[in-house]
Amino acid sequence: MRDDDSNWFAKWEEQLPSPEELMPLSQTLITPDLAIAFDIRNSNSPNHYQHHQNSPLSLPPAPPSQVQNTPSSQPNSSADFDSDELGGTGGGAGAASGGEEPARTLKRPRLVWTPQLHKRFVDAVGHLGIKNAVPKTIMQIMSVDGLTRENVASHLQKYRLYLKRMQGISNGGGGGGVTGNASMTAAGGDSDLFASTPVPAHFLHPGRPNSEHFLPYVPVAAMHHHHQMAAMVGNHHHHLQQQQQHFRHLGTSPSNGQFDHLFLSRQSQQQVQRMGTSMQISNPVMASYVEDLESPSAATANGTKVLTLFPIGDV
DNA sequence: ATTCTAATAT
DNA sequence: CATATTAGAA
Repeated sequence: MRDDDSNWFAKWEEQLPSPEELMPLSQTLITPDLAIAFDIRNSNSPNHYQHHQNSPLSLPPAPPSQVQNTPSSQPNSSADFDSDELGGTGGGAGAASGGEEPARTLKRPRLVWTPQLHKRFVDAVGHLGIKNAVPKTIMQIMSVDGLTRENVASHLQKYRLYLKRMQGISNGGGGGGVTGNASMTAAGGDSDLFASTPVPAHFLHPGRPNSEHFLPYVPVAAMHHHHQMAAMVGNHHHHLQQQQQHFRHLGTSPSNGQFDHLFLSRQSQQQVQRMGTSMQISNPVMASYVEDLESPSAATANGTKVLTLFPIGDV
């Protein structure tokens, strides 16, 4: 039924950038296609053929062939993760040895919204304005690899609820009777995630976008020449740091090995949207968010495969 | 077509 | 609980 997707699991390794290529956020906004076009890549994958399919998200540009495990690579540490494939439904069918033929019925691991990731989310929403903050746009602004519209949509929902709750309590307070004890629940017991995220004021009262000159999303295009960052983010402090996405999946291996797979954020395929007004794209808008990284606090759930995008850290 | 809200499932 | 998925409406 819905087994025609999510085969990205197949060959991550080919897409795995070496730690050396862990580029700062500055380059994070470069689409992989662009990067390749510019010849900037690591000598990791010998075969770097890539086709752009207009998949909504699927980063697995890997052909349904055999999975060619990256030979040496990973100069840092043995980043070889035990490819634990999800049996998925059915239960039968081994297909373990030989070629890692991930059943196409693989689902992507739960996305863990770390503060950093959430920060990006909030920033994106903040710059877009509540009105323009729709999943698709947010996703594009965030430019986080692996992020799907559903991911954002889901989180956005929760976030909106959070804002709503906050509004309810910060304003009327004891207004209605039905939602009486929302105060403590919302203000205090809130997840640390949202709690540590400064919620832009304009978020709470709709009807007025913060930035009147929001920048239309521009698919990073021809960027000859080097560093040219436009820091027009008028939000909060920014720290100089490297942004890396830590990829960790927990398996049934009791091993203490910290297999953090770093893969760089990749831009989703650029989708040229038809904007009503014919605007000339001139400058690539790049949000200069810089996040900090933190210690590996991997909340190891029991047997639950979790995909952690960013290391969590206090903001 | 995309998004929203809600309900539901994992 | 935190996300994912789905359904139905706008």
